[in-house]
Amino acid sequence: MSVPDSITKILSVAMIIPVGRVATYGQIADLAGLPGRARLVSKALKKADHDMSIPWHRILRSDGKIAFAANSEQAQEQKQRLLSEGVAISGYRITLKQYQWQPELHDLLHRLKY
DNA sequence: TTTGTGACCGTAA
DNA sequence: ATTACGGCCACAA
Repeated sequence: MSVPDSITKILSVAMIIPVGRVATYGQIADLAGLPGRARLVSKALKKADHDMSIPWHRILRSDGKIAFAANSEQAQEQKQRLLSEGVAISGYRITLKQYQWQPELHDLLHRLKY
C-alpha cells in the first residue's frame, strides 16, 4: 500500500472523531489498518493542516498529553479548541479518562467503506 | 547510502 | 511522575 493511500485512509478515520471526544495517534493508525504507524498519523495531519474538515485538535498522545511542545502556539490553540468543546484539560493533559474515544466505531468504520 | 529528525508508543526502570 | 530504550518509518540532507 502506498504512503499517499495510507495518508488518505488516516485522514478519513481522523475526521470522524466526534465533537468533544478525543483519540490517540495510535488509535487512528490502528483504525486505519496501520498498526504501529502512529508517526505516520502525525505526518498525515501535518500535511493536511489548513484542512478544516479534519479535527486535528482531538488527537492526543497515548498518555493523554498534547503532542506539541508545552507553551507553543499550537499547543495553546489545541488546548483552547478542546476546552471549547468541553474536554477537560489540566496543564496539557486531558483530565478525565472517559473522554477516550472508546470506539463504538464499528458503525463509524462501516460507513467508511475502505 | 547513511544519518538525523519527528504532532508517536509500549515497556521497564 | 519522569527517563531511557528500542520499535516504527517517511523524508530531507
